[in-house]
Formats: sequence, structure tokens, C-alpha cells
Amino acid sequence: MQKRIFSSAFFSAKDTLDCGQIFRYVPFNAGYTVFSQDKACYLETVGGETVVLSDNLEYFDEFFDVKRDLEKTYERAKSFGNAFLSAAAEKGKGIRLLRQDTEETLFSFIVSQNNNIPRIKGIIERLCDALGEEREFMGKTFKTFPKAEALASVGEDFYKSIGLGYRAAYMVETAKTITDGFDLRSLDSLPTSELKKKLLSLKGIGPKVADCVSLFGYYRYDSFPVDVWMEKVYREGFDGRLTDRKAVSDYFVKQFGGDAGYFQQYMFHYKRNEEAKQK
DNA sequence: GTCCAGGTTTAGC
DNA sequence: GCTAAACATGGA
Repeated sequence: MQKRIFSSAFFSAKDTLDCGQIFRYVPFNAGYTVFSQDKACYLETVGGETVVLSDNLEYFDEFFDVKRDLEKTYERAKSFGNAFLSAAAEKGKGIRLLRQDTEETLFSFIVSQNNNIPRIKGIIERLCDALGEEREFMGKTFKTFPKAEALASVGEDFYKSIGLGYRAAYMVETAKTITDGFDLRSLDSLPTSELKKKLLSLKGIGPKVADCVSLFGYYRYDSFPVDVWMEKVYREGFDGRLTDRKAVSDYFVKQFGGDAGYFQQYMFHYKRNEEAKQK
């Protein structure tokens, strides 16, 4: 087991994991065990330090994008002079956008549509339990995220049995499309707009999920997913005149450019926490 | 019982 | 092209 220590100033375990970009992590000791593909690490923030423990540290250096300087991103967020964005950046400056596995991100966000985060986590956990391979980390066993081949090997009734509801058909069809030769890696070189068009051809992927896959799975920071939460943010804290989600997304990308993805995540996380407090 | 959640698909204009 | 209904599930 190897260990790395970072300043927690722009790397908070809690904010990075709880901001809705990842569904596979569980509280453990003072921190969390985090899973990606067939790998695991332990992540904790205590005081001014964030610690990563893993047998695959190089993988998780990349995963947590540890070389990226987020102070600049945070400063640019504040420089826009929007009250909501500034407050969100202040609260969420510990968020790091993860560089997640493309395929895992794709299937995870098919599950996410018209669903809530606790339920998404549960479904993905049952998915891995049933179809993943067993591995060990810190004396405990866990399951890997199943590859498309494994996902395509089961039918709709399996997905319904673990709670996917009507999304079961989307999982089956898209898993088959991928095993039949749709190469996710071949999209790496496309500009973001072309990448999204290709993603939209997959069943169960509409504009919002395509933006999430583009951002979390292809690291296109000029993506701005607009869901029910971001609609509220737009209405309450910005122009508010557009009604179409895609138009709202374009509006933000135009303003924020390559910072759009980070700013979106700051604001999404802040909005959700704000609502939670009032209850 | 109704409403909601990191929306997409399909049918009908 | 656009709009509106249908779509499972579980927690509030």
C-alpha cells in the first residue's frame, strides 16, 4: 500500500465525492473507500491534509487529477461577479472533477436519468454485486464495475430486478451496441460537439446524460449538464429567460468556456446542500 | 395519496 | 423541427 498526502485547500474528500459526479464510494474510518473500474483507494481529509492510500497510486493520481491547479479555477469563478457562483465556489473549492472511466461513467449516468442520487448508488451497488468480479482492498472484498460484455450478457428482467425500472431496456441495448463494436475510445479525438452527437445515438442517452459523460468520462470541461437542480439555479441566480435546457447549457458554456464544467459542479453541489439545510 | 429525483423516448403535429 | 405524455421506483 502506497500513500500520498496533499493540501486539502483544493482537495476535499467529502466535497469531491458528495458532489454527485461519482456513485461508488462508502464511508470508512475517518474517510471513504472509493472504487473505480476494478481498483480501489482510501481517501480522507483531516485538517489541512488529504490522504490517498492505494496499491494503484499512479491510477488515482490521474483519477483525482492531482496536478491540476484549482486555485485559478476558483479565482475565475469569483471574478465573474455573480453572487450565487461566488458563494458556490467558496463552499465548493475543495471539489476536484474526477477523471473517471468512460464506460463506467456512461452506464452509471444512464441509471441516473429521472432518478435520485441515493437510489442511483443503490442500483449501481447491486449491479456490481451481481455482475462484477471480486477483488480485495484493505482486508475487505469488493466488486469491480462490470464491463460491457458482462452487462450485455444479462436481460431486461435482471435490470428490473435490481431496480432500474423502464431504464432496463436502455442498459441492455446500449451494452449490446458497445459489444457489437461501438468504440468509446474512437471518440477521444472528436471536438466536444461531435462527441456529444455520437453519444446521443446511444439508447438512454439524451442531452443531459451526454453532457455528464462528456464532462466526467471524457474530461471535456466545456460541458455544462443542466438537470432539474441547474434549472433552478439558472432561474434564480442568472438571466432566467430561457426555458429549454439545451439553450441554458449553451448559455453557460458560452460565458464560462473551459471553466463551465467546474463552475457547474460548484453550483450543483451548493444548490443541493442549500435545499437540504432547509429541511 | 401526491410529488420528486443529475431525463429520454415516442407519438403526433 | 417542436410539445406532451409515458415511463419504474422508493423516499418524503
